Amino acid sequence: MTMNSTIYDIAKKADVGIGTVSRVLNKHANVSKKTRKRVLEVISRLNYKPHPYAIGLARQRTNSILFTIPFFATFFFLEILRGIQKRLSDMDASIILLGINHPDQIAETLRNNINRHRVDGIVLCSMKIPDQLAKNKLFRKIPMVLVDTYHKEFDSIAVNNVEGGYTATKHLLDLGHTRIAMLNANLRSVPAKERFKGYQMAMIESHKCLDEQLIKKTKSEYLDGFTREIGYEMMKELLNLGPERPTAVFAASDIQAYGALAAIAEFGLRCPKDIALIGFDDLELSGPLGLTSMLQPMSEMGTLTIERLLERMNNHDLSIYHKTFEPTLIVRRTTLPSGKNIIIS
Amino acid sequence: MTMNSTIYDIAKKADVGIGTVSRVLNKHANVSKKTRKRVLEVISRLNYKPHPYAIGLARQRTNSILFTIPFFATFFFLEILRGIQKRLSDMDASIILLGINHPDQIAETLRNNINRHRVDGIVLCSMKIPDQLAKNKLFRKIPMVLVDTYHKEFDSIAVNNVEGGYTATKHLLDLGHTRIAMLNANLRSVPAKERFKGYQMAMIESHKCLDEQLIKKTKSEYLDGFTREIGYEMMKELLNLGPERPTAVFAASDIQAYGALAAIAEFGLRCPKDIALIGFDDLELSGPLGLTSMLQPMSEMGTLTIERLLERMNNHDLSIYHKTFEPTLIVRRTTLPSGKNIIIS
DNA sequence: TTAAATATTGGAAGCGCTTCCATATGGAAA
DNA sequence: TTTCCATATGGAAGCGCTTCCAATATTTAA
Repeated sequence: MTMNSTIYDIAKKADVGIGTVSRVLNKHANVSKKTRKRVLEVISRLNYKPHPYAIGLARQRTNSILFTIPFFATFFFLEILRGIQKRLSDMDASIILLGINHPDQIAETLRNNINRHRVDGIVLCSMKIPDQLAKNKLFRKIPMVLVDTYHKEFDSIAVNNVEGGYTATKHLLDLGHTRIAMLNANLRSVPAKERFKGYQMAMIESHKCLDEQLIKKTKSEYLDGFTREIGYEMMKELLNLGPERPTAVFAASDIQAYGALAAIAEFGLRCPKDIALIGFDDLELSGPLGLTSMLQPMSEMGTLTIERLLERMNNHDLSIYHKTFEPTLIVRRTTLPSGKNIIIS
Repeated sequence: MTMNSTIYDIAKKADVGIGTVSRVLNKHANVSKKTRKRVLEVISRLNYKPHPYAIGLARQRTNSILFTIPFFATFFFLEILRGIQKRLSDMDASIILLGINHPDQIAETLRNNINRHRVDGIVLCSMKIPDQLAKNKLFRKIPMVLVDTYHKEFDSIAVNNVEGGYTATKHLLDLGHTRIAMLNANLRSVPAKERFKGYQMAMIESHKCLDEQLIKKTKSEYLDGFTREIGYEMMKELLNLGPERPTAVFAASDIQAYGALAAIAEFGLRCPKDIALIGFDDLELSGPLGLTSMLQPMSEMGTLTIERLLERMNNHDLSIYHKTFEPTLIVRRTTLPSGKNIIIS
């Protein structure tokens, strides 16, 4: 068997027409038991598999989805991806991965990939959709689910970042802190902005003043500032405030909190005795590091994402769907004096 | 513009034949300047993009590669992936991601994806190729590069795990340790086996006995045992040996070393005073954690992988290529009493 | 000016499928 | 036996491209 066989080969060997073979392949009714059996046998003998591109051309759909992530890939995307892959593997569909290196490329890259029906659906992670693109007719026609980002005209699945920011800050307030800093990322990032909003809400609600000195943000474009280095630098600045320094810090992400931990250690300080710290994401290493954090149910989000995308692929006219998950506060050593770890709703 | 335009639309509007349009698209010679200009203008006006599946069918190639990873995805794969994506984005090729959840699925999954020319090439990460599959004619015909694994009949790119294991163990020996444990993963994993071999070599070379008590391995299938939990459990067992316990431990991966660190802390011991620890991989958090480790040049490996794959796609008859990178010892707190971090080649 | 050589161009065939229409086949009913 | 349906089947057309051959236009040489 050197050359791959086609539907014609199968038809010939099974002594039927190509239409019949196609019907067998697609499990259509109206094929007699006897014929079906004969055809299936030939198919299996020749180890025949239909050519996906030919199917795609003929049927005008591709059976693959585009998974779009910013290319500073993190565990977060992998979790989402895992949920998608699990579901898709049942149906012989494939995932085309598209990494975007710079926000400015979003529009062009998406447009190139969509314009010609290379994919049936799109999952777009953590990136803001350019307004101009959102208005594009072709673009709006293709089923899409946004993850970890929001646009009112597209399905979206995200964590309630405002609530998460609020809960995190409230946790620190409840512990009696008043000088609470926010160590944020680049505010052009949606999650960064929202988490900040939650911080503000909690502070204002408790009649604490918002001290500009204690509100750190970055202009960094790389990863939108969600990096350990940025966390490290910002924390150093906070600690250098001397007597004015915060007694507690809410970091917009665990990865930044890791950097902050390094800075704290460098200043010879301890958590939570000298300074309390809470992160956001609950990455795998936050447990072993004892970092208090806000947990996002990533796996569930991944599953829901693909379910929703499949639904929309089946029915273009569904009304727009927005789902928000509530993050969970996981209390660990960096805010809990006792040293015990407790999960609080 | 509601419907997507085809090459026929372009031909009609530009008042030329479809052949000419195709020639313009593919930058063939023999199209007059004037015609080319006219066609290009129409193409740009209609925002026309050719249909990749039609091209695939007609040309008998797909312009996409399959990137296959075990689905306990780690930073390692992301780095490799990044290298590949960077290079591929220049050429409008796409990456189809295939996650494999269980070793037994490798053969079937690959076969399904290859059998019909859905992809032009394959990158296969960290998984052993089943012998039976390796003999498959169709399979052998498709360009493939193995990463972090080896098979003599296919191109491969990996780190010298034996050397790495040797260097790591030697480092501990040089520090004066004699009771050195190896905290390994599942030995069916190639890297695990090789790193163990390096350990043995170093120990034997130094005339140290290989104490079975100090050689830990797992039967765990999940991630082949490369998990924090496994590291934690094994380290506890080692520490429970009491006076017989090792004074130094070489963990087969950083992730296991993280678990080991937790166990060490739980026993109230300190690194490197009470016990020295070295990992393998040099994950992002090993720096902040102060874990001594063996660095793999992942980014470089990713770049080389795709370069090699492209070469092979252009020329099927290249002789088989195996490239081995040497891991670099990064000394940090867990083995260095002074607390300073030094990079030793 | 004309013939020969070269540069352009058009479009049929074919890639491997699905779909649909026309045709065939086999009973059941009359 | 003949008539009618429901069921089964074959295969042409078409999906959007590339490729190749034949046909035409343009140059160049004579």
